[in-house]
Amino acid sequence: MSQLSERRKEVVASLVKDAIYTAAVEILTTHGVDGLTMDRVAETAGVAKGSLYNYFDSKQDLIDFVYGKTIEPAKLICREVMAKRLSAREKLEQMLRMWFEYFATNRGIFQFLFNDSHTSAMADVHKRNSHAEGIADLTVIFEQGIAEGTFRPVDAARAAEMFLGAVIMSIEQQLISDERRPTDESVSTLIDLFVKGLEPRA
Amino acid sequence: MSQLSERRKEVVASLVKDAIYTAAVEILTTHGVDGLTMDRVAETAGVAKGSLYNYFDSKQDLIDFVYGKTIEPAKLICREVMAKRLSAREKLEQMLRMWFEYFATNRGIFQFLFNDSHTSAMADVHKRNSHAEGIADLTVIFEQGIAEGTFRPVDAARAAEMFLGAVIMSIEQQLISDERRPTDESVSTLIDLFVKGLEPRA
Amino acid sequence: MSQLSERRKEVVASLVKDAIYTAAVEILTTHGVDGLTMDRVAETAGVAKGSLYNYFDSKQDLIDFVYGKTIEPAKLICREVMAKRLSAREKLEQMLRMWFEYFATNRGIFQFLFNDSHTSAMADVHKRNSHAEGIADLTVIFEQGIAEGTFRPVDAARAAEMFLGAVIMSIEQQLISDERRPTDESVSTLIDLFVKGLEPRA
Amino acid sequence: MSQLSERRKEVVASLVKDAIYTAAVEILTTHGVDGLTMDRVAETAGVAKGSLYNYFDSKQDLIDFVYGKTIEPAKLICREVMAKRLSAREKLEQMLRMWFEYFATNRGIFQFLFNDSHTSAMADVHKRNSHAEGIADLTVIFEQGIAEGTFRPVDAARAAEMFLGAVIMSIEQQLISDERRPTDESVSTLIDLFVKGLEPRA
DNA sequence: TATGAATGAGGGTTCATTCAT
DNA sequence: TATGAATGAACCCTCATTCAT
Repeated sequence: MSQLSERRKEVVASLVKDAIYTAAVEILTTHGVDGLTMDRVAETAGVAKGSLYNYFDSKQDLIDFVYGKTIEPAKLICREVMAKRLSAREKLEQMLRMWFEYFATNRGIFQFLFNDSHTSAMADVHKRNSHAEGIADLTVIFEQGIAEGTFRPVDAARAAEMFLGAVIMSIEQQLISDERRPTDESVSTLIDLFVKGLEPRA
Repeated sequence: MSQLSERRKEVVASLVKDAIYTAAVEILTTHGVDGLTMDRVAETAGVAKGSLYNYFDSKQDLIDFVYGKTIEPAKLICREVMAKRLSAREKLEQMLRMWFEYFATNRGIFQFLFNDSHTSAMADVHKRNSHAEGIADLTVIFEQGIAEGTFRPVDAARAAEMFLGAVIMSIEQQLISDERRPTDESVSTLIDLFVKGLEPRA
Repeated sequence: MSQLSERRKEVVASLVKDAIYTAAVEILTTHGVDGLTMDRVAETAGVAKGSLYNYFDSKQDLIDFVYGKTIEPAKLICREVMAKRLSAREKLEQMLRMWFEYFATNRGIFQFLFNDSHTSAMADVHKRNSHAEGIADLTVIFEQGIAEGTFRPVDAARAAEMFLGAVIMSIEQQLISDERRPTDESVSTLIDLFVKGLEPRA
Repeated sequence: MSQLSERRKEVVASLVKDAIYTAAVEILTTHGVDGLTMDRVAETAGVAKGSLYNYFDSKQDLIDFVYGKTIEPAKLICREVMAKRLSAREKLEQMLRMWFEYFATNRGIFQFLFNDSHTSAMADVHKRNSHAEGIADLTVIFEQGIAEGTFRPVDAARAAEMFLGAVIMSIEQQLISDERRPTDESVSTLIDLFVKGLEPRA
């Protein structure tokens, strides 16, 4: 019984946390970050306000959870792609594709996630990680590309910065304009520009 | 008398608004967005809290004013650069230089300004304009470049998006890391990457 | 105008603080310390809850104020008595009389004031002072008495402790039993016991 | 079976209550009265929060239990001393010795016990009893002394009050100052003062 | 117009108590 | 009986806005 009910409890707790997560995301999407009050989360999740504190130590803790849970799958895929035996160019493409797809499905919460001011208000664990990790990964990819001879010997870190900035802005603009560009197009446009540059080739 | 005192009033009002602006910027820099309370603005500006409402309809209105006033000079320069008779490449360079320099001197308030969550909390007048205008200007430049034959016939709007994203991320990373890269370097690195691309030329 | 309205404001503020004080005392009397909520204070004082914070930084600050304001007159009289050119015996009598009279008129709030657990929750300024100061004063009086030869050479500090304890318990018992003994009787009984002792004289 | 399991139940219940008591005392000692939450009691006692309500009707009930159980042994000794065939003087001495020793070993919880504001928050059963009973016992002793001719014919009840007040204050001051005076000294000082009085004998 | 005290809705958090399991 | 998650009222405090002076 002990073991079974133990497991059971975990599942229930997980379900509640999921409900809270869903509620938080919905609120974030509809009311923005400032609209995310514990009252509203509780109401939306269909639990009492006090119950939130059975699952999270504080509002910050809840936010961290939401942040983590949202970004977790993306991180996972990132790590997978990075681990694959692929050319720099291919990795770049896969990363890009993953990002565009991932955030296409998380439109509502994206702004919250990639917004540094809130990220920076988060627990140190997550702080600034979304950008920093992306840059780090891209830097590695660019370095690989340079080593392979596929890329020019540019400053990989700077290039990574810029690349990520380009990606994020591209996503943001889609969100703002309520456009929905095909992933393939977004990816190929970006890669094309960064790889070939603006200047016409001889 | 009427006319004179009218003029006089305007000047006084303008002075007060300036003081409020300065106060707001100081608070934004030192206390962050969440520290920007009307109380603090009033105290820092040396006016009574109630007086703020003689100059602004609401806190939002005040924020809009601060936003506008901060970004105004940048916009002006933008327009000047755009109006000049220069090659696309030169315009790109000048815009870039201007941005880097401008935001280097406004480090403190930058996060506030370019942070979408706050931007989106702003009145519709300014909402999304900072990015949109930048993209619009860059699009024009890129179109010019394409027309001139300096640039490949890429999708100018997309390229503009990406370029701006790269710029902003570059600036953000400097802010986050408390680095202070020379403007020249930032500009040339960016231009080099975008113009030449990653791929080695034959 | 400035000076006048300045003065005026102070008066008004003082009046409000008085009203808050009165409200707090009433609540302390009727609901006890745990019943002293900011909500109740505001309601009882006839002001908005938020207004309390225009006069006090925190609940603790308010409590300190109430404490100080209540005990202030007693302290004053204490200091006066101590400064007088009187015999130890006379000082003892006057102090005692003052205490009994003073606390007879502050029945409701007395428990709150002389209750160490709340005193100890107070700002350091007041912490433990009610007892400590009483003991200190009595110690001086006893020392004076010993020097004068009126009192035996007992340990003045211990005697002071015990004397104050006797006084407080005497007052407490009156409060608890809702009795109202004549001050004169209380004073003379106490003095008689402490001065003559229990043992019959030869 | 019925009778046996009945007995068994009682024993178990008693053990649990003991654990709860121990937990409460520990919390009172380490976290103070305000730190005594049902959560903490449950955790410290190693039972579920809900289980507390199988043994106590309410938090107040639990507090009453703790209060009673703590003071019980002292009461017992009191009754024993009172029942002995001793002179008033000897009884006084033994009572005093007992008190000082008893509370020396219960330093941590003493403040809670003898603090009227909490005492007054307790159920009527115990309310005011700690002082009242002490006074009652002392009154009897003093009356005995007066009857024996050892003591002057003072108002026994008032003298008892004062005596107890002196004792309690003496203990309190030791607690506050973290001093640890020898019991013998405390006892003899107190008795000496009360018996002989302040006035020098001829 | 300038002032700043008054306002009160709303914020995050705690905790004694209940109740389904 | 034992459990501990659920509850929700109550707590202290903040702050944009109003309004009498």
